[in-house]
Amino acid sequence: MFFRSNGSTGLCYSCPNRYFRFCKSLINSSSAEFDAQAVKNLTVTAKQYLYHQGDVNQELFVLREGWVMLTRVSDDGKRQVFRSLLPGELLGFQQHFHGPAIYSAIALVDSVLCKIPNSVEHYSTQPELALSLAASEACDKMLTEMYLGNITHRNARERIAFMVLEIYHRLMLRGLNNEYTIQFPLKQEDIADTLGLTTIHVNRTLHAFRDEGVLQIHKHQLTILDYEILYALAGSRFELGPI
Amino acid sequence: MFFRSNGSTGLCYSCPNRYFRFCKSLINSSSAEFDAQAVKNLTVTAKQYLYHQGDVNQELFVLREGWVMLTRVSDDGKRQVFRSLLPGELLGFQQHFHGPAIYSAIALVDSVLCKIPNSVEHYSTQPELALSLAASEACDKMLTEMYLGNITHRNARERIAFMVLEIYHRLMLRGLNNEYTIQFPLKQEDIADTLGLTTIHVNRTLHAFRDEGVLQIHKHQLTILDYEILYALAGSRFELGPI
DNA sequence: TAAAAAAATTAATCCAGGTTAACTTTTTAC
DNA sequence: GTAAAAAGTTAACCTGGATTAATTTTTTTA
Repeated sequence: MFFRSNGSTGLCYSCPNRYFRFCKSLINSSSAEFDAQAVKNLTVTAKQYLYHQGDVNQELFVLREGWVMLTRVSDDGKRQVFRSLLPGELLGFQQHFHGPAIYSAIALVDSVLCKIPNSVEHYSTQPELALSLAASEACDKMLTEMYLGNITHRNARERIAFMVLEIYHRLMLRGLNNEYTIQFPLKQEDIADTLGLTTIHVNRTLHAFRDEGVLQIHKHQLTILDYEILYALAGSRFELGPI
Repeated sequence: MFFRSNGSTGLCYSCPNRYFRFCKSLINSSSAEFDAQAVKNLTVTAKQYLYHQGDVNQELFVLREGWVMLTRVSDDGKRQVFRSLLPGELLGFQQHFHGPAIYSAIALVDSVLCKIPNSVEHYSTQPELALSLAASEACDKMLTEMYLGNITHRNARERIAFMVLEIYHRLMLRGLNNEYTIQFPLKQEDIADTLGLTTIHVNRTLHAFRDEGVLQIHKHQLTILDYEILYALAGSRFELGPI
């Protein structure tokens, strides 16, 4: 019996993400209760917020297609970008179900999400799904730790090289690259707020990379011109392994 | 039926951590299989490594008592300290069971750990435990995100204030403070490697804090002299909520 | 209890990246 | 198609924290 969603685009069995960890578990767990609820699609347009920091009861989603960014504005008005979510990744799980969100989620391009049932009761009958959730959280944690390691003690060129390769690699795992080119909706300000740099210094560094034939960003397209140099700058710490 | 460990010190029902998330789930999940294996205690002395980065098949533990630090030495020889583990916290879970560890775990003081059965098969029959694992990972992720937010865009005084209050708060939740004093086994170099500062600058800043009557570290004891000032520097982002 | 090693401290100098202030190009909205 | 807003670019100057280099204190080990 197939686990299927409501909308025609929402059919899990034809979804490009169906072999990714969480989706696979979701499809495998075919309880009558879960099946009855079904996965519902949610379409959002670019610049639309999915939820804001402080919101309670936000739902659990898998990003089906698009690009979602997690950001938080701190008390002193500075903005932190935590990470980008790419297709197949989970969004909205928290330690305490229905506790306030610590960051906002904004779609950077038109995106489609799949709403996932999210309750203690539900997971209690779905051990495989709960374990999948744990793996997903461990994966997010590892990515965050890698960014922490990248930002701590490393200079601007190294940080940017790391970030670009990490995102490139994550898109490549999903087949979302075109040779050395990827769609790249992040603004220079987003890069700055991710890496703890100023927009001006990100601009200076990207400009230098372009002059040196290392890297080019133009019209939301990023092209890696010299992978070796980027790799040497980034270190090898951007490979997270299978999804 | 009680879930009990082998050693006399390992009896879960008298353990100070028994009401913390993961331990509580562990005690509640009383499958015959799990009970037969039982929780085994492991005692380590200060400066002893539990495992090294790159090790495979490291086991899953809960820290019963003591202080464990997670560190990684990168290719260029710099050391990153990821975080400190305090009693009741989980150690060793990874996205891929038995994959290589990305960091080393070292005990900073004499510590006792409880070894937890760790296999896909085990969790498959224990949905509550698997969900507890997910919550534990989400909690670690949140802590790492808070450190990321703290280090990115904030200066040395603010970073140190945040770190001190975060650890103080986490110890307080466990009743391991004595008024405004806590045991603090971290060296200045550990603080530096956590926050992306140099040992020299950490020393300068701690010295200034002491002169200003804000904070004092002496013989592995840390005393908060002016909570308000530290709080104002740190922002309110160090409170993680219940364990 | 002394020697050795580790950790903490202090001072002088330097520079990567921040700050401030325009200006230009691209995108969005009407 | 045009005005307004957003994003990107450039330059001059400045500072927080890095670097280098000792010295002192504490802890560990023999």
